[in-house]
Amino acid sequence: MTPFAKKVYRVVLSIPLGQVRTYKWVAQKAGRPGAWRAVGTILNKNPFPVIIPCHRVIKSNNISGGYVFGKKRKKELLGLEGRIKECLANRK
DNA sequence: CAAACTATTCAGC
DNA sequence: GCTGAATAGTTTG
Repeated sequence: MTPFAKKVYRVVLSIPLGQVRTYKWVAQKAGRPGAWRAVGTILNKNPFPVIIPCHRVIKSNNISGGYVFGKKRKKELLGLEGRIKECLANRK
């Protein structure tokens, strides 16, 4: 567990539901604007992949990067989150 | 401490 | 749109 990793986790966990951010964005928020490479590495080897919404972290252009469940599932999750968000906003 | 690896991003064609 | 190269931190020896 490295300090930078902690920041990254914090940032990733701070991503609102239905929102997707890029590795670059996370890295910037983590304090290392040019360390998106490391962000991916950390998330890949992160000690708790389950508590980390890695599916909200994507490469760019809505293209999901990698995930334990598989990139395909992750992509679906992105769309699902969008629906969830609508559901929450529309849960009148 | 150094080398290798990586879930990426940018630039060129 | 695809391929190649660069960057920055983690991990392992």
